[in-house]
Amino acid sequence: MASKYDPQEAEPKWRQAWADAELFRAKTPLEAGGAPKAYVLEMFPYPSGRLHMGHVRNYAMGDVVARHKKAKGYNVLHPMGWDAFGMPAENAAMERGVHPGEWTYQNIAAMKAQFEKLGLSLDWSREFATCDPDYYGEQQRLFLKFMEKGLVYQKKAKVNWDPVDNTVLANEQVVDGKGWRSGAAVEQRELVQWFFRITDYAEDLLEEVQKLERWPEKVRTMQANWIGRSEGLQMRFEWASDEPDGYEDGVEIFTTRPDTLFGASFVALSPDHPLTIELAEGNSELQAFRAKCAQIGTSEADIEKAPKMGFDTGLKVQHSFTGQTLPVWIANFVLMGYGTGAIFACPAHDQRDFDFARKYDLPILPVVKPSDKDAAEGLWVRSGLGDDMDAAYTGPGVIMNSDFLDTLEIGPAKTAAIARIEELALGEGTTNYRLRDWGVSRQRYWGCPIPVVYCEECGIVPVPEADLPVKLPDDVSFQLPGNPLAHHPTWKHCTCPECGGPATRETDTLDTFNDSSWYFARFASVDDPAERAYWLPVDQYVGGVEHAVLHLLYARFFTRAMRDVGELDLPSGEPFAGLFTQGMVTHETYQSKDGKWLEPAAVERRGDEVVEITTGDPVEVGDIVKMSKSKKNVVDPDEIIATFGADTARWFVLSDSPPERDIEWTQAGAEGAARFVQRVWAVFDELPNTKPGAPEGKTDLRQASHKAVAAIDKAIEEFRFNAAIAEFYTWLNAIKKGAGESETNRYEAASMLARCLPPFMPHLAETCWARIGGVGFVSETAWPEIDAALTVDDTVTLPIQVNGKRRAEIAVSKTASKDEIEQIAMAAPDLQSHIEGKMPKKIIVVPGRIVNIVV
RNA sequence: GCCUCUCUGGCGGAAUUGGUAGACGCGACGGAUUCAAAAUCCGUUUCUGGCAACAGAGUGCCGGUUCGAGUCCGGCGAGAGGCACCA
Repeated sequence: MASKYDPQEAEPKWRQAWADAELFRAKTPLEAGGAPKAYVLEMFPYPSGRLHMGHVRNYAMGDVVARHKKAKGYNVLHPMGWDAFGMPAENAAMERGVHPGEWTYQNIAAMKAQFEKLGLSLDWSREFATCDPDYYGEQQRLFLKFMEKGLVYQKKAKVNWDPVDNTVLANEQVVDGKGWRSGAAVEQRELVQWFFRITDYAEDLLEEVQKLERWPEKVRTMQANWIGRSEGLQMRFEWASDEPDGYEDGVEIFTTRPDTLFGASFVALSPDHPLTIELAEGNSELQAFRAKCAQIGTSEADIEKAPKMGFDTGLKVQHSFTGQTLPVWIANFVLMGYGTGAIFACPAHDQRDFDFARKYDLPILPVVKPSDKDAAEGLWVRSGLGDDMDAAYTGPGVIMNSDFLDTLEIGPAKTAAIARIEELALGEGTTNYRLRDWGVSRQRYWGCPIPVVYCEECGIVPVPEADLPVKLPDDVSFQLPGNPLAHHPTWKHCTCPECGGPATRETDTLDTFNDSSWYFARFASVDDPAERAYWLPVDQYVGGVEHAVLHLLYARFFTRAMRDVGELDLPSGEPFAGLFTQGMVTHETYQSKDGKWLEPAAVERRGDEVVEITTGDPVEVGDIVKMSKSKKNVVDPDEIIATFGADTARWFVLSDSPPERDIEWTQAGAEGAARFVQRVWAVFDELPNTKPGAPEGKTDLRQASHKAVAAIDKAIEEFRFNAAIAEFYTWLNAIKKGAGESETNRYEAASMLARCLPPFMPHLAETCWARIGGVGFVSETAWPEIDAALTVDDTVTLPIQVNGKRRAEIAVSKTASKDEIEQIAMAAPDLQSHIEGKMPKKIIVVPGRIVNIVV
């Protein structure tokens, strides 16, 4: 009777042994000799205190890559740390009176203990938390470097205010008009804030993201859309009426449709345009209008439904080409933050302008005529005057009613219009970006203090490097609303580093996305630039797609900024050469009759029904969605590990679904994975504990093994872990089938299997390796060599099609010529009834693939 | 509205240069073992017809290219994600 493999006994033992041997410590370049480096990184976790299945999947994937690279001879860096600043710690402080630091470090300890149970090949020697003063002190130094270089500035700006977290949010952190963390409707407030000039890098960030071939197309597109480059014309309209003070030259507008200039019927300013503000002084009607716009603007979610609103200033400008006068309106749909905050409107070819023109009875002048084909398809109903139009026409066509632009297609017309405006010295072709500067000030305690002081004499003064880090005070109160740093009785008072007079500290802290924007460089080395240059960029980064435009954009900016202030030797500026975004772990949801969510552990399947265990009441099975506390559809990794072992948990989250897609956690699936563990062990359990001799022959088992190793290798390289796992199953089935083969061949198969398993089930792999007398740890044993000759078959089975339908099969030698194959095929007995003596018109022979007979 | 992606058995999914559709796993069914059950092992499992050999249909829908299409092209539909008054 075969013995049973006990993960609970084996797993802790191996983890201790790996730790004692410092198996996963990254080597220095010198120690590594000529070995190539591989920096494998998963997005570091926020220390919430509990590991969830999503973490398990994320880190299991990274570990596959790290362990595989190690087996392939790379010098691997696979570190781990903690993204430790953030609101939850402050919330805990408010709710339970525990200090955020204490709460955070306790969570880190608890989570680390859970992490260690997974058997990941992590180099813990490089561990840090972003709330370590060491770390954020260095971040403050970088901030000051950026400031020196002019990459940081302060301005009063309308910002997104989260009324629940009581802090400002960056544009990237506002999702559907709501705070990304709190879910509260975001308001607009005017505040003085620190900004990073991420827009300085807009062009480079856009251009380079397209070149990141080992990034998912989806993420590249999302970043490109976010940066939002658009080419157009910036020009000014000169006054046809009195010139307002400071605007003697006219009104600057931006447009991407200079081809429709002849269709202009008015110019519109943003309610927040400086000219609007100037005009509003002493104009109560306009003040009321601005207030009304601002009201709607308070909730971004409302903007979508907001009606078009306008205010006629009474001012007139002159059309640059026709000399006509156009009225200047203030329109609520014009945004101050994009372009110049002013537009010219062509209602016939822009829906917003169209809606506005209809509401305020402004002219609609069509200037783009669709081709006959487009017109026939109803894209354009009537030509002539726009009064007949039901909507703006934004499709392709030919310019009309436009003097020198007539008959040109839209593209050439744009070029011609820009050229003419440039000749007239009224403007020039420009490029605009949707991306805006990154507002980094947060009115929170648990973050990196911004290292500047305000002096009445000297103004804004950077904290000298010698005085860094500017540490957070420990004695803070969370009883008052708002920023605890601002409430602190003494902390903010200091002396000015320049004049020695009284000064106050900046009480805002940095957006926590700063912390995660360079942590990978810190992992590479605490302070040695050469070591950082050696490891960076990260070769394989793994994390959730939710960071597609947040973290992943900020980090790309940070590495560029660090490079440009001489802090990082990374010519490309790209921190992550390869990126993989993994799917979520989902689970069925359960609701009792009274609508309460039930935990998976509280229900069980009885026949076709799902019932509550305690009461036996039927339970409604709901959607399969991401595991979340609110729906209680969570499975605790600790419990799974206690039941099945870490290997089973890792195996299951990698099996079945492709890594980029969501995977549904099911009890049955986990049991299947656990079954596999025992079946693998059974193979090893009956083998000798020393190598019985050299394997021999080109047998089915040997072929299966050598093919499997090649297939698993390829699948891992291609990030198709589910396919790799399927190969393991197929291989194991072949091993069972090959039970009658010689012991030497069976030993070879098992030995190869043990060496392929560590990326997926490292503990089982070690146990199996030890069982058959393997030398050292299999975790640092090379990936098995394969004999290429064993991966090709001598004979192949070819399907034979008649008119594309499969009718027969023949076995032919691998080396058979086309003619030989054709002869054998034509003689196949199963085939005759389908040919019925007809002469084939054509016979297609693809050696090694297929034969198709056309009759 | 714009952009991107997805659509294959009861389920997750294979088939990655156009070449045997359904690998592998889950579930289900049948059998062995057992006093019985669990566990384990062995088999069957795309659908329709047929005792069977076999035949027909089949990768969201319609059409095209090709000796041959899940794969390529055109159109349509459904779902997911991202962006969204960005001129």
